[in-house]
Amino acid sequence: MENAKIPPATGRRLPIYYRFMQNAYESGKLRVSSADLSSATGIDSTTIRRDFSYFGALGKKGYGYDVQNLLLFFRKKLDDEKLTKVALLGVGNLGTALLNYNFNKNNNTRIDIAFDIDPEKIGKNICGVPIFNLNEMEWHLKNSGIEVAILTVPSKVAQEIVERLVAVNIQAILNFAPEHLKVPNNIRVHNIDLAAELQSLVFFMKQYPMEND
Amino acid sequence: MENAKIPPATGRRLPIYYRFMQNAYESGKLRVSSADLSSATGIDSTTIRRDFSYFGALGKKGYGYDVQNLLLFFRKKLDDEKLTKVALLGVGNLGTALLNYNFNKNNNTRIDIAFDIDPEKIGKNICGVPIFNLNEMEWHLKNSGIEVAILTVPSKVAQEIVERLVAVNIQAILNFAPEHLKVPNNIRVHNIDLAAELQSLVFFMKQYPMEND
DNA sequence: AATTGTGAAACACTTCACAGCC
DNA sequence: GGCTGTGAAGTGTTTCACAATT
Repeated sequence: MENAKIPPATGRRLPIYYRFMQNAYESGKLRVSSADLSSATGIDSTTIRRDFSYFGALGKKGYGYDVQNLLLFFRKKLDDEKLTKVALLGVGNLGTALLNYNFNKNNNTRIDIAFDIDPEKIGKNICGVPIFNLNEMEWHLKNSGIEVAILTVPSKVAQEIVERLVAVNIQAILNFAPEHLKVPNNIRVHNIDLAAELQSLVFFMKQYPMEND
Repeated sequence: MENAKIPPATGRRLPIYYRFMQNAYESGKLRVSSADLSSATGIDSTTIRRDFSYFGALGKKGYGYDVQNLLLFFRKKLDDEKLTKVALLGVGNLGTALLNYNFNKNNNTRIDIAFDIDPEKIGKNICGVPIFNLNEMEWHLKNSGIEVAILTVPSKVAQEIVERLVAVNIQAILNFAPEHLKVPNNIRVHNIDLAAELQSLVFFMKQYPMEND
């Protein structure tokens, strides 16, 4: 396949394209142009066509893209035909919100199991996701088919838990702890640093002194 | 000042440097090198020195950087001496988590007020942050000194609320709705798309077929 | 001896401009 | 005529390599 080498910047945009195609399909659209996609997503239309071109010729010149074809194409690329099982580590504020949050809505990803050390939480469940003792994590994850973990534990324990995750064959980690994780380079990590996002937003806001009023 | 033009990539890293300096200061370190910073953050040491150089010469050759100086420098740059007041729109799962979440810990940013349309929530407060009726948003935000908003409302209403935020002079928006916001270009928007992050993580994981095992 | 700060090179990503096809 | 797909140019970011400084 021409799956060869998708640039990271392109890979990060695929879910946005996919979501757009889902909406277009549900609202009965049959075709879309890169210009349509551009105005809905804010991504430049040339960038969109370039992104698509890494996968081969998906459109028709003078016509645009067939909604159903493209939807199915992205569904396949994003592996959204089969369920991806996820474990969540750390049922604090953020962890609880993510358990409630419906990742399922746009994608075939499900948090199947959660872990914490708080005896108040162990044994309970949130939105049907059972919470187990973090100390017994290995026992549950070994041979569970779970390859993806969401890390919402305090910074101090993040690295230690990551090492345990790697030992039970977790392949990808969505990390919310504001801490650089050291992992073998076959393990994929995406970091979401909420405090840093807010802080840099404020920084950039001050950089361009207000032009209105 | 030599504040001239900080590249976006550099600006996004400043909170990470700042957090490192806070930790270094608290643990009594007097000096750090770009190599120390690099191993703690995962950012290449040349990149760190290049980033710092946009602000002038902050270090001493053969020595490194003075922890206290650098800490104070970043505190000033990130405007962390004065409190930045924030409004939160949409007290659902994620909004609630962010109200509980302690942004204060690393930075001088505080969610002061929240809005929702659910009568169950209006009038209550979460962690001391009062929740008001979203319909009365303008009344509360006008002349409140609040310039930053966190948007955790459903996608369908995001654009409509953004227009109302712009009308009451909000300058920066941290957007969690998976929706492209159209704003005047003096308004700064940072998007955090949780479902897209998880989905692209899974995509990249599948790209590099597992090398271990 | 250690470590910064920075020209220059390399790399990554976006945008322009337009040929080609429907 | 409308729209894709892509070479080539432009822009932004990282990394190399090393002179300068303490």
